[in-house]
Amino acid sequence: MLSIGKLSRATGVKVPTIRYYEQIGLLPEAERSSGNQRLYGRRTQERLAFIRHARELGFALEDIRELLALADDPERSCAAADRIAGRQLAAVNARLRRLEALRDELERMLAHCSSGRIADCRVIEVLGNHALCGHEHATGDDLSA
Amino acid sequence: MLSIGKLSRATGVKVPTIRYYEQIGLLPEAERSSGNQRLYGRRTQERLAFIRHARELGFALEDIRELLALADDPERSCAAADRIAGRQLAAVNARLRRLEALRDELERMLAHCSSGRIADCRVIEVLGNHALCGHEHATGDDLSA
DNA sequence: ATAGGATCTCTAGTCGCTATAGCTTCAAGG
DNA sequence: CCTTGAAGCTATAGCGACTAGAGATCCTAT
Ligand SMILES: [Zn+2]
Ligand SMILES: [Zn+2]
Ligand SMILES: [Zn+2]
Ligand SMILES: [Zn+2]
Repeated sequence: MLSIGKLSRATGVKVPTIRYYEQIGLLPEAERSSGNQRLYGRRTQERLAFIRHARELGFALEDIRELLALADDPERSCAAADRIAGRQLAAVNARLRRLEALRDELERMLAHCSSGRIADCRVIEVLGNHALCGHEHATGDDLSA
Repeated sequence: MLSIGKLSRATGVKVPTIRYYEQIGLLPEAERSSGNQRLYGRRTQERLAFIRHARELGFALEDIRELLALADDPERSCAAADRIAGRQLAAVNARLRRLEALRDELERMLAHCSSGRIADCRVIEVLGNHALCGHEHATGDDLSA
């Protein structure tokens, strides 16, 4: 059985984050030592590694909650899991396209600025006037870069 | 002079967001009508369009605050503005590289799954075992996808 | 005059943590 | 055995950039 600190070092997940995952029900309530400190076994360690890996791949905690529930039920069809991963892939691709457009626009701005006075700064100018941009940006209202 | 609703329609920024920008000091306190409703002139409309455009290009509100201060001072050197934009470009490039790696990993997972039982699901398997991944993910602790 | 939409203020919620404060417990050294 | 310092505990608040709701007020049109 591992203390929370050792579990943290073993998985690369910070101690408060582990407690947070327990609080929101992503990890089960930990067993406790006689002095009320959390103790973890192999099962929870694997579960936490799964969560960490899914986070590294960009999955939202709610998706991870579903994926964990699926992983606990080995006889079911994996269609739901594949659908979640497919949705994640689509989201990543959408963000990629948006970021590529941002990169191009930022590069253009910087390339056209001769770094003189603010009054002649292409960066400030473009920010104030989208007509100087090469293309449209996000049409919706999700401006999360 | 525009009401907040008309300013919202004119700029594509939602009404509560405009009030929020005022609250955090990104927009000056609006003039008020006799009935205490906000009124906006051309200057504020331009300022809001600038903010909106910078947000579309992924700048953080604190960066935008600096950029607005710079824009108000046309004789200064634009080095600071260019530095902010350069930093933003670097951040975008870093996110791009990370997202490309995520995309590759997600595609690999999905390509290897034959959509049968959970017990055989490649998606679940890879999430539980990073050794099956083609490369490392974010080494630090910024897992924001 | 009245209906309805628009606006007002204020508070709380989102996501995924992170940080702080003030306490208790544990492990190692003297 | 006793002390010290690290590690653990709970509870609360904060981050960024908004969004949503309640309940009151105002403005416009019929
Ligand atoms: Zn410049
Ligand atoms: Zn633009
Ligand atoms: Zn599958
Ligand atoms: Zn991996």
